[in-house]
Amino acid sequence: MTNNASNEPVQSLSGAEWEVMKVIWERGPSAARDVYAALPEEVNWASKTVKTLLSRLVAKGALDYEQIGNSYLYRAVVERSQMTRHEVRGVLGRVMGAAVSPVLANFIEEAELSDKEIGQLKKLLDSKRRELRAAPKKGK
Amino acid sequence: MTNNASNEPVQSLSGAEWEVMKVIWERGPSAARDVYAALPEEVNWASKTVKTLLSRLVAKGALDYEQIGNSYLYRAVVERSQMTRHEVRGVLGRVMGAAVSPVLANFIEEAELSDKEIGQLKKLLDSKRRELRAAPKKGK
DNA sequence: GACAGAAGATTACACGTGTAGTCTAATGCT
DNA sequence: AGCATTAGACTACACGTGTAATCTTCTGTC
Repeated sequence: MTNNASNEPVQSLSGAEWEVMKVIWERGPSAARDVYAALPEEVNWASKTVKTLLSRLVAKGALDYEQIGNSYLYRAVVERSQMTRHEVRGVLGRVMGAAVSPVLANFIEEAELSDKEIGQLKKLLDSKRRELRAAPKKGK
Repeated sequence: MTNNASNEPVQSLSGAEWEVMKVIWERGPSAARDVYAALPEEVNWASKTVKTLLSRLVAKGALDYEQIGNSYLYRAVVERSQMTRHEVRGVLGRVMGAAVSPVLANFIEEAELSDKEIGQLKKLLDSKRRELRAAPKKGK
């Protein structure tokens, strides 16, 4: 049987919660001990800390679990892309008021992009531009 | 005389603090009452709340002030671009582990960009690409 | 000169978060 | 059978943050 304390969809993840979620998104459904083991070494938490985070994530509705033997198998309820998007919206919301593109520029500068990724992003920008042309709103 | 509680440079701003900083970045040095008045209407804080935030920002080293008559003129110590960059690094740090470019893609999708901005960003990507060619690290 | 009002300083208080420790029940090993 | 281990539940506790209210001092007004 599956379980999920609140059925509200998750709104946002804290930094530590992100670490845990990343493990589960990458490994798929995992037991607490495995999450603990799979965390990057820089993250140097006690296993209890991981348990706490897992519980909080269940409470938030970001994870649910299934009892397997004497332990839980935690599974992501929310998608990574969804949360990433939320995170992005968060920064845009905070920082915005000024133009958005300086922020994007910052992002691009910070990022370590491969040639291929650069190509993809350029394509994305082009499609944005096509959208614009199709439904122009305020051409500057 | 100028004043700034800690001389450590600021590390990060909370959401509410961002609101206040944006006002000061946009208006230039301002008194508390003017910050209060200049906040967007959606931000519906008591003036006391604004004072609290101003004090916290001074304590953080994001603002300093000069006494003018019976009140303070608050002035930004940190630059907006600096803080934006920090914010960007924050998201990248949290979200990363997976590739960076999906995050960027998210950003681009969320953003409302003008034709001109799109052009600038494409140029930025191109210059990124040139950097790559000049000092290749791991061409995929 | 007395009092209202404004400035900043200090205090408040609940909630999220980082970071565990303790309590209790089940399980496995010897 | 008994004890060490392990799992999850519950508790803890300090710090940042959102969101003010109260206290103290100064100043302008009648």
